Amino acid sequence: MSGLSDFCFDTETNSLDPLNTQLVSIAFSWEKGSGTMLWLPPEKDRAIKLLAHLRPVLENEKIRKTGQNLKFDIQVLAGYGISVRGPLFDTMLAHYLLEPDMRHNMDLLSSQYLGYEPVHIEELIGERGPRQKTMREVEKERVREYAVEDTDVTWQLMKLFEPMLIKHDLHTLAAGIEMPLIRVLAAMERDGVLLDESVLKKYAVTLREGIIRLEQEIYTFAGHEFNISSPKQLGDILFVRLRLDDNARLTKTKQYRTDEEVLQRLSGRHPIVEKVLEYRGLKKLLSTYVEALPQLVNPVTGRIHTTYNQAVASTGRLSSTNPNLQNIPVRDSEGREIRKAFIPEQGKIFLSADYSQIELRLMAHLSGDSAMISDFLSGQDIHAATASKIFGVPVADVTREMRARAKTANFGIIYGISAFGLSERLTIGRKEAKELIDGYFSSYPGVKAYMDESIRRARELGYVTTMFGRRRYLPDIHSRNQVVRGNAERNAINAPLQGSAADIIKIAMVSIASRLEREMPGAKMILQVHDELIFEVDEGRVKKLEALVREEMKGAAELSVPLEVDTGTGYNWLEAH
DNA sequence: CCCAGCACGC
DNA sequence: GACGTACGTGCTGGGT
Repeated sequence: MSGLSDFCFDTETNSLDPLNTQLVSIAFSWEKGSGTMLWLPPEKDRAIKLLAHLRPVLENEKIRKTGQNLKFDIQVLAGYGISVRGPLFDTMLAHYLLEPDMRHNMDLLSSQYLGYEPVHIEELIGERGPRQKTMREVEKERVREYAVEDTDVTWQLMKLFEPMLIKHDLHTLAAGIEMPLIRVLAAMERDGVLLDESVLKKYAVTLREGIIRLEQEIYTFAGHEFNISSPKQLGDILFVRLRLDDNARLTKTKQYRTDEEVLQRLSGRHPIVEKVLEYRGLKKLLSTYVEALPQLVNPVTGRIHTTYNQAVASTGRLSSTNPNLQNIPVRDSEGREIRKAFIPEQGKIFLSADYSQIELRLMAHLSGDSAMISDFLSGQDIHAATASKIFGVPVADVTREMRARAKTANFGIIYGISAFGLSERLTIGRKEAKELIDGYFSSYPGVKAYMDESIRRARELGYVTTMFGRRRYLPDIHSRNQVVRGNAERNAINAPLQGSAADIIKIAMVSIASRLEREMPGAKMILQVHDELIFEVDEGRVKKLEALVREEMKGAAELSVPLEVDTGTGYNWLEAH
């Protein structure tokens, strides 16, 4: 393999959890139709010795590595002391850039692009369930056949996708952002974050007490016991037995709607409603976070290791699963308690850094609206500035209410809201909402023009793009169904904003990771929450880290408005945020 | 096992 | 008259 500049590899393992798995084999291909496999013994020390022969290749900075979902293979090899270096080409991510709304698993790509059906993993290890075997238990020659075929297919997909990326102007985004990010995410996932289980244990007791108390109160109001967590049963209690609203709205399955919005409106009519809202909140905290998080602590590392999915969100954002660390509560005080359980290890501290108003700043930049650009340049509170314009009063005279409405309008604009949507959100009349929107567009005429232009381009090209060329196809933009079309039009407005923000933070993550490696190897980037990054660092070095992070986040893109970054430090996630 | 309803984040 | 703000993940209930 010496002299190679480019090859494809794939690991076979005993488990899909890369942090706690055993390597069974590693296969290679660098020529269509052929490949080879190294079979590894179950004893880890022996496997490591064998793998050492491959180190000069796998760790070679000059040799590009191709694979399907390389983050997994990189993590597995990290567990065997191999640090995969050099450029990467991930066929899953390549296809994600080419067709963000489609699925990207290898079997599908193979049949779709190569017209070839590879051997299915179930043919080796059996169907999912208690009788499923591990790769280790499969005969070596059968594994070889399967593994080599996979690398061959992946190699061929790379040969196909790379020119396609170039043709669609996606190659810079791929080679400059998405591919380098793989290694960054692999390290973040492997590092994980420490959870103070005692915080959650104590909180669980409080929550359970509250839930039991509320259950009794609700049963008393209802006249009998029922399952409060069943929207069907709850709907019957509220709207049949208690008849709180004879014009209650129904879901598409003809059940009574009992979501928060409905309940809020009903809350003055009967004391049961408030109790149900409170019950729902506590139940959510208990089941989704307080009880679930401790079960996801890795017994070996003692930390929580989320998985970032780099190929699911059609706008270019990351998502997080097992657990989802991107939806940890922050808004109300009960929920915020959960954040206290995320802590740095002894002697370290968290640094949190988040982009301030990045999507609205991108709206200012992409639209070129001079009023919005000046509002950002002046450094004043953007929502107050918007309120001052749409309500025609000096900034000093903007009331809390006016600012709140302007803030809702600003968010609505990013999402392509309608007058109807805004009126619902602000609980004001349609006419008033329309006036508000008209006022908004006459204050920021460039924003209106930009929104129209985004829709026009989507119609003309069939897709919209971010600042860095990421595409989102919007075939529904031509639909005769106005609901479907309206959805596509909102996507035409939102996708370039949300997607450019995703591009920018990814650029920042790649550059921060590379600087940390050289300049502050002790500091770790551990979490990403769309516009926010969390770091764990020695207490004494947090100031230096803050400066580095600010510099790289602000410098990730050159906009016609400044990219502001807010930072905080603390001994748990709540304190740092 | 899958879908609906709901709720958490940005 | 109907229409209802983008992107996600996960839990529970309820039907199969």
